[in-house]
Amino acid sequence: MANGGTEPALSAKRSLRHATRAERIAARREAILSAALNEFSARGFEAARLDDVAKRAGVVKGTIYQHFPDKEALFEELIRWMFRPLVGTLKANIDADMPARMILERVAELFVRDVYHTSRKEVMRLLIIDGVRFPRVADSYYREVVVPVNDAVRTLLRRALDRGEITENAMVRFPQLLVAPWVVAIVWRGLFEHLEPLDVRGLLRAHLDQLFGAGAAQDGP
Amino acid sequence: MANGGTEPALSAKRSLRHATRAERIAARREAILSAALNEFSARGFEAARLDDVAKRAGVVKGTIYQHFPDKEALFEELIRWMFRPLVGTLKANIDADMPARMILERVAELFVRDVYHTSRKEVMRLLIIDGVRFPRVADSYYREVVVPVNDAVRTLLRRALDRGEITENAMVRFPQLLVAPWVVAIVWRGLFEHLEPLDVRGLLRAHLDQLFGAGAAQDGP
Amino acid sequence: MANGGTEPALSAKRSLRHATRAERIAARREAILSAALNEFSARGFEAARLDDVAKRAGVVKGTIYQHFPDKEALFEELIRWMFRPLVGTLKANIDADMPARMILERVAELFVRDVYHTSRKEVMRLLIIDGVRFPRVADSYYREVVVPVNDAVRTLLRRALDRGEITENAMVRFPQLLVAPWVVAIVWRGLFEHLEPLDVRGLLRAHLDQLFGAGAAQDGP
Amino acid sequence: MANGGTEPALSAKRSLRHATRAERIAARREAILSAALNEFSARGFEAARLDDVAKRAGVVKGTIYQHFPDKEALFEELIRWMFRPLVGTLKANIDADMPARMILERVAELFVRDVYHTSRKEVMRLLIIDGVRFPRVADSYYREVVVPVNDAVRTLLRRALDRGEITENAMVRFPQLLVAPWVVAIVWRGLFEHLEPLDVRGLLRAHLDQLFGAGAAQDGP
DNA sequence: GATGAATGAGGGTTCATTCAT
DNA sequence: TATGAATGAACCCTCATTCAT
Repeated sequence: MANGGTEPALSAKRSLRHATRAERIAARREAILSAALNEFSARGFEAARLDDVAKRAGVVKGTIYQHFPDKEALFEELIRWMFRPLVGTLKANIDADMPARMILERVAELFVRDVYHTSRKEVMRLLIIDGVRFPRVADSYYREVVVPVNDAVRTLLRRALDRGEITENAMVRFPQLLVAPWVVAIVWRGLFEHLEPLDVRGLLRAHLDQLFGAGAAQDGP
Repeated sequence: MANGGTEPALSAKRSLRHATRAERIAARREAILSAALNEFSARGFEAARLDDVAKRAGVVKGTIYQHFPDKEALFEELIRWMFRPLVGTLKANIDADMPARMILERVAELFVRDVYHTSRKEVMRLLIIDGVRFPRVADSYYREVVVPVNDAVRTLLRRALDRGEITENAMVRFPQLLVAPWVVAIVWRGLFEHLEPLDVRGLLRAHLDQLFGAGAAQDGP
Repeated sequence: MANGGTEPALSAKRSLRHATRAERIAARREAILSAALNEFSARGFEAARLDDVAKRAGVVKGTIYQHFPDKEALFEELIRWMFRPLVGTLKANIDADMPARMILERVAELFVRDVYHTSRKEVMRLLIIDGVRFPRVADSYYREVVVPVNDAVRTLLRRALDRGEITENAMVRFPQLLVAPWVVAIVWRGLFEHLEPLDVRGLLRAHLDQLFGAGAAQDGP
Repeated sequence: MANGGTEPALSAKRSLRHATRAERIAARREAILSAALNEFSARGFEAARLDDVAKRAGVVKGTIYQHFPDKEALFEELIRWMFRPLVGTLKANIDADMPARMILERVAELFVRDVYHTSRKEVMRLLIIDGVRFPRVADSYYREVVVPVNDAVRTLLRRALDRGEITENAMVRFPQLLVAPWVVAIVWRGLFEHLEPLDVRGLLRAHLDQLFGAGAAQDGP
């Protein structure tokens, strides 16, 4: 799991010598996605310039159009490329046969390590705002990330309810309550981190304490 | 409280006949802010065109620059203009001498009615993303909204803790946990409402149930 | 002669207390001209903003239009206001009954003191370029300054020729040759002074040496 | 020498058919410079509109920015493009082993033909005024034109002094005196030509007569 | 006469997209 | 497939001028 979902770009860069033509093309495609990640993160979708994306990817602006039909499609593909590898890992964790709190602690740690401390958090922020203007992006994210995650969360909590590990069914009806602190953490970081840093792990643990009581946490970092 | 902080623009538009010069100027300023609210909400800060703002406000583009030095300053003032009137009402509610749950239910209702069901939710979304690029905006929002609200929340929950109304101090340490469902609701609405509508009141009530247990809610709608 | 043609603005500013209405209006008019002098000099006619002129004059933009029909007319009047007082002094010097070289040395000194070391040199530069686009300005300068000066110069040199003080009639045919070093000095100062300072008095004296030979100058500084 | 430094634009426009890609790009660059020459000359740097430059060059406004980073850089390059080819010819003439008067007559003719009767005179006028606001332009002109010319003039006149061809060293100390009539001619043409035409060749010859006496000129046109 | 808010016509510059090489 | 010059549609902002107070 350690490298489960980090930086797709990394694998694309190794050993361009001895690469087949197809591999070189794929590598270039990933270089563009990786550059887009950085530029979109730094400036937002509208303000990001394809010229800068190209420069960072080591290609020329026209080349981007060999791989993606337009700027919006590049954005869509970026979202998919960033989050698809993560969903599997997430589901695997949630479906594990362990006490709910332990699972949720692992999931929290997964979020911290593979989203909050990577550039994925930037992409989430991009999605939050620019998704409004690009329904296709939001739709694909909904299908590929939100629905699977929410379903898994519901299943998990229903089981926990049956087992008596929790007594409230709030989160079964509103799985969004589980990810709410994640969203807040990302938003806070973007806006107020320089004014008042936020202890994300503390925040997530406090949240679990609300759910399960402050009883001893299992599975320390 | 009902109309405590809604739509500053509305009052400004009535009866421009018989208005003094100063009143007409102020009205025009508010018309611009109101138009900016709509355009920025619909397209985001970057993509919004001042030409459209002007057209919607019934003035000419140059007039905007009589009232605001540039586009960014207009954005800043928009945030302030939208949220300043709300903070007082919010604090008054939180400081009331009532059981914590009742207070939080009232506050939730305030959010639903005066933010979620008004264009303020759009401004919050604007802040979330574009605030990153305009630290002054984020800073002023932090000082004028975040800090007062978080302080009030802390006081409230500490009192609730003392009185034995709750047993967890999670939210004292992380007042962000109270507003987390608000943020999620706003984000969800922007992205996924058309795919899966969200019952915001239900969400907030479920959240309170998590905190206090599902015991009878006081102060129904 | 010392104060013969300096800064028309100065006299306008004294004693606004006890001034009649007409005097106050005239003073304001001169304040605007003086401000225009500064702004036009610093930025050129096109780039100078009437808002800045107004600010510097201590009035509001609209007020300028009470005194001058438009920007171009302000420019025209500025030229006249700056140079008219100088022409009389200049002619008086040239017409004096003295040896030509002595007269020309006095005239050179007049140029250095009342043009080159005052803001008039800026106005001359303005005239040189922007005059091209505003023929009315050039025309009035031609009539009021160029023709009288050239006529006086011709008379002077014809007399000097008759008296045997000089042997060449070049300057009688081309009085422009007398002012050529003046023009060069002004241009040089605008462009290259910071790279290579120019000794203007030396330049003018060397020029006279060419005309009369290096024989002892009369009329030291 | 006849065509030594005239109109760089002319050669660039011939035969765009059968041109290599690089040649076409260079031709377009020159077309833009040539158009800028015309527009800047006609209206001045500030007032000239890049839209008109583009139209005249037969390109679209954006294309200008492919070749020059901004309007000012276009101006700078224009100056260099116009005068660089001339300096070599000028120095070659001055350094020739001939009597000083003959050399200066040839140089005068060079000025008349390749500056005064070409659009270079317009560029000189542009430099005179707008150079003040763009020191980089003035600086590069100083290095590339003024210094070489002044140095050559000094050398020439020192030699003439040694040979007894002249007796005054005024111009050795102030080489600006040689070009003073040039500057005056250009300024006069811009402002007063329509009121009183100026015989430039006569002016320059009269100037040489002042220096050498009216003795027979050598090397008529 | 003085004010200053309002006007409105561009101006320079940017940038996603196209296309000939 | 990659290139990068060319395109052209906007966009933000400026500023001379007007006019109601």
